[in-house]
Amino acid sequence: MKKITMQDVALKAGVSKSTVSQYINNRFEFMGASTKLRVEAAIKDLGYIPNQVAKSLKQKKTGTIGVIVANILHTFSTEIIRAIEDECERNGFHLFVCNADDQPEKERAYIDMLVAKQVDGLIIFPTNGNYDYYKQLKNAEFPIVFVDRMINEAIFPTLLLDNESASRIAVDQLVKKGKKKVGLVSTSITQHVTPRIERINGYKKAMAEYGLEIEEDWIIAQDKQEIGNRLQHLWDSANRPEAFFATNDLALIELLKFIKKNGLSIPADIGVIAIDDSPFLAIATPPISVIRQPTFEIGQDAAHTLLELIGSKDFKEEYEERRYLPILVERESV
Amino acid sequence: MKKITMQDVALKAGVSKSTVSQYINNRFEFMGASTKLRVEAAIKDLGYIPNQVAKSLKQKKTGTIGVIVANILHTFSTEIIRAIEDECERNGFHLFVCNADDQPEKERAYIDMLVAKQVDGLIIFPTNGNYDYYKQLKNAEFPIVFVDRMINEAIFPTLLLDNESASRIAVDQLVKKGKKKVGLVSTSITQHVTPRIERINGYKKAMAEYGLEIEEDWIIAQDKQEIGNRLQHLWDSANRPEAFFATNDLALIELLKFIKKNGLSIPADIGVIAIDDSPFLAIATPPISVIRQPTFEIGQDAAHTLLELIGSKDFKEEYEERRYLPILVERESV
DNA sequence: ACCACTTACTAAACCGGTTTAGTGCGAGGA
DNA sequence: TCCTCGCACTAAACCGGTTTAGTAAGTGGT
Repeated sequence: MKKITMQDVALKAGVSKSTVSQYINNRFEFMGASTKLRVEAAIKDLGYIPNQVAKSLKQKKTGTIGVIVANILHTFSTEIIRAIEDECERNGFHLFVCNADDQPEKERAYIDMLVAKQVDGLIIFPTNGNYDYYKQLKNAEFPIVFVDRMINEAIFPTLLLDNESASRIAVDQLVKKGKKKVGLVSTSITQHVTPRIERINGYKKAMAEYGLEIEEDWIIAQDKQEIGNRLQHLWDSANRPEAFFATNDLALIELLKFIKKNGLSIPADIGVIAIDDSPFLAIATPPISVIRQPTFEIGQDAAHTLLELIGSKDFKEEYEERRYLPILVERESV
Repeated sequence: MKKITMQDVALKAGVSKSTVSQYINNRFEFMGASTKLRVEAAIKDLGYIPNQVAKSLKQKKTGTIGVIVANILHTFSTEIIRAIEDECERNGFHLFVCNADDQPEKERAYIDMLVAKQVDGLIIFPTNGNYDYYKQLKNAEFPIVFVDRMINEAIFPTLLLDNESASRIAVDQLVKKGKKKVGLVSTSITQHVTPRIERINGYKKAMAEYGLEIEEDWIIAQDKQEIGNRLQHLWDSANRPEAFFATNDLALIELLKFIKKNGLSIPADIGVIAIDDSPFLAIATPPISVIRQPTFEIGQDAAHTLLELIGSKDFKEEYEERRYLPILVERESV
């Protein structure tokens, strides 16, 4: 693996590497017509590909951004990533994608790694636990955009779902179909993850507005291994819900497993609605109603916002928190 | 965003940057105990993070590899990526993941980009159309591993499923349950993609061995938008299959949509078996039997093989083609 | 007192580009 | 004829690290 360098091209074309560099950067006004042709030929002959690492070092930019998702297992994450990728591609940027696996230490290690690799900016689904570190990056004027979750201060632009509206829509749907005893299934809230907290709050508010009782037992917010047991326990008790609102796709899968195991029929025995869609939900039996997040829009906006931040010189003290409206997809499960 | 450099640390600690460099690389034998402490303090005080780009330039290695998947929409692709990621993480490597979208030109552009970014090696799901370019990279001794698909010469290590065995298992299952009229649903084969071709051949061989007739009409290998129409057309004709073998997840989704639309019941009206699993298939109604690929193993081996290739100096003329055994997951759809 | 040897450290070249200041030359103007 | 200017091009510094060769000071042996 002996690599061709600009010097090799220069030698072959009989010019200096400065001229080759100008050629590579399409600044043809710095050379004569015949020189241009000779350089062109030399590059093609040698199969020269410029070394981006050298270029990045000198120019102090890599054309690369880092994305750290809290948990890659959510379809929400993968869809956002895809949208970010598209927007970056359009602007000649490339991506390092990292999965923090909901662990703040992992997140921190990835931030360090990405900063060391000189990414031009970061899109982070923040875990709760690196506030000081974010603050430090803020001071260094490092461009960052937060997605899906908020931290206590809006030190960077933050894009996320209007979670309370999503919950309201879910409760509306269920109530409209006569389900007054509504339970909720969520993954664990021990880490105070924004969307889960807000969705639970939204659910409580909506229930209260309908004058419906909220049984604390009906709110299951556990690690996914535990959800099945809790559901079973609740189901076996005297006071069961008639419907469940699953606040994300992982919670929904656990809910569906439980329903399958108990041979229940949707929506007759139990109504179901969830946040986050998947191609399989449309062809499930019955098709599951969901509340979609505008993932494409969020991802694209996140990338766009970050690229703007990278391009601008003035850093603000505070940034806006942008909320996105959820989209109801009515199918046959409520 | 004013970055701290090694020079800043050196100044603050009152040493030369050579010494700081030695410290960063844990070569403490090159400095006295007190110096070590001063450097340590300076690094912490300044929050210094070494610039990997500069390091990469000098050392001619980036600790980064590129992965180009043919089509990211297959769960197979995402699972392989996850396994590659794990193995790389364990070895301190990072990943650029690119989606060629089944287009050779896109693939080529990504290869160029990744080579320019000085990745240490590539894992490619090759599209058919860049043979000459692969050959060129081979001559330059650039480390590459192919996954999922073969090209006509084994110029790089190639890891893929034993596709004919997978088809045999599928036919076995269907026949065992009395389904003798077996159709096949695949995505398009106009690009001669290895797994699709081999799975169709395997299906034909297996059917022949059972002495079962193969109707060319029963083999649907089309772009996914077309699959539904073809299925409907076939179903409306006089001579329908009693079961379908879907050769990948995208084909399966189209098949299930068709089944849903026609209100057919699985397996009574129509038996179904597919290659590639997904969490939803286990909770589908009825649960769908599948043939899993050992994605974790393939991905891990691919990464391991590549890292070995990167570490070694001697390049072989030819490399082995490694085949992986498919795994049957019996559920209730046949 | 002198030499050899270790210890602790530094200077400077190097990686492969980019970029700025500058040079040699021929043409045009006074 | 001399001066100025623009054209075509180059030399060299620079980006931020790594690495090698080298040096100054101190130690121990004879």
